[in-house]
Amino acid sequence: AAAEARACGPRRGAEPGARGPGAAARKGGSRRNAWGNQSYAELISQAIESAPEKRLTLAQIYEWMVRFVPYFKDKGDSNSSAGWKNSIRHNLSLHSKFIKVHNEATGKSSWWMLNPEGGKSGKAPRRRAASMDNSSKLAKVRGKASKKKASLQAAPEATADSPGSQFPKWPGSPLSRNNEDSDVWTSFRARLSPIMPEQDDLPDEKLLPSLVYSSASSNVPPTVTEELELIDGLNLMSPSSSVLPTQQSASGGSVQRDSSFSLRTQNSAGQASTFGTSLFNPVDISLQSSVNCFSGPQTLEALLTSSSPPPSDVMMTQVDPILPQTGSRLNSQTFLLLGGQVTQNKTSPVNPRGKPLEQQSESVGASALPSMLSVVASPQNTASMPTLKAQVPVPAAQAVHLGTQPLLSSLSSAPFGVNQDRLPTDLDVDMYMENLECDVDYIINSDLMDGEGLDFNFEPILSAPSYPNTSQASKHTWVPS
DNA sequence: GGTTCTAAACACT
DNA sequence: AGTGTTTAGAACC
Repeated sequence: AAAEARACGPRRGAEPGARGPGAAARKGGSRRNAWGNQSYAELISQAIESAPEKRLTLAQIYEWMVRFVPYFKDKGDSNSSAGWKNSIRHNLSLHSKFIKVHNEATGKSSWWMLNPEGGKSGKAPRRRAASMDNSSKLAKVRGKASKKKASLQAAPEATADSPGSQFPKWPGSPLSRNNEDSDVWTSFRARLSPIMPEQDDLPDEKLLPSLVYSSASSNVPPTVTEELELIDGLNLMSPSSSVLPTQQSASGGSVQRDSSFSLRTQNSAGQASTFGTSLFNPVDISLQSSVNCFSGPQTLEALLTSSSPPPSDVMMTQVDPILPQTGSRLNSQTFLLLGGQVTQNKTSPVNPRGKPLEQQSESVGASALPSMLSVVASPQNTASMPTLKAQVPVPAAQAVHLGTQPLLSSLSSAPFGVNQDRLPTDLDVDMYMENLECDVDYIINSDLMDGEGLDFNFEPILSAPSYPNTSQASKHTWVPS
């Protein structure tokens, strides 16, 4: 019924450049769509990846399209009913590769992120929610389903629940797992997300096509206090606050946390990149920090750009057991210890000359995390090293030195990040160990046991920065005016 | 047949 | 009004 009502317009009739008869051979130069060969899903992915925090709201995605895709340049003013916007929304909902994260911040729309799980190459078997029975374990599907229910029932938990209750619940891998997990993950991320450096600090021009949303679009969530509460127990703030006076003064009390939660690294080009913690949070943080501490900018770049694309799958599997452990508490410590390091990097803020980074931005910005993980999990290291730390491509000397206690090394190394020459000999290892064990037990007992695992499977979203206009776009910082 | 785009109906905020 | 979700038709490969 009503089928006819649809009056489905002629497929690409409206769009000349679309898949017209003559637009077939994409290879040669013709384009699949009016804007090129990329699908909406791909464009959206790029938009999200280009964002420092790897997440965008619908409106921001629209904006990105308008700004970076010539075809949409003149279509920005069209209202939401515009066909292309409809398509964007449609794609976001349709593809499991996109996940929606509640944005508590303002009454704003949700954040859209890339599903770390990859969401496969695209489609989500989501259709037919009725037949949920199937094995479609797509977090998204589930998340949505459960979300809906939740919303129907009342979702006071999202805001009311104490961080503590969810925190431990932190599913190492957002992707996998059951519905509950996905929800938890979502809410968890939502809680932390605001922490991410949205705009407060200097517009990072390094990530070129990256979007640096100014306060206008990115908001410092009111949940800051919540975050702080959450963080509070972890003492995350202290280090950063003491170390980042500038930051604080500039951004005010609510912003500083950004620094504490974001690690900026610089590549050889002197470009800094900010890594969000919202997605890979605890784990990646520690990993990043480790890398940071151990290797200077150049090294980092080398790591990122270098070698072998690692069997992330395998690696992740190995890492698995550890990740969860490093989460929560441990992580907090890591953060704490990292204070100095972070600050250090911070001091040399953004790429001063605002030089175009092009490729770099891509390697560092767009796929930094995945890369990092990959690096860390490089096969060679994994073989013998049971723990992450050890796997961290650290300068051999230190690595060897700390090798035995991966976690420890991670922790210990952090504080010494500033003075890399210093050896953690004076560090009270036992103390840390105790803490770790304690946390691990707690975590395992209370939360991790129920998940089937911690199968991390961060499929490197290294979408080749093949964005058509990359070079062009990369020329200027994307700062919504 | 699967993918992708387009259109539109709905629901929710 | 904007955002999200679904359903459906059609073009392509």
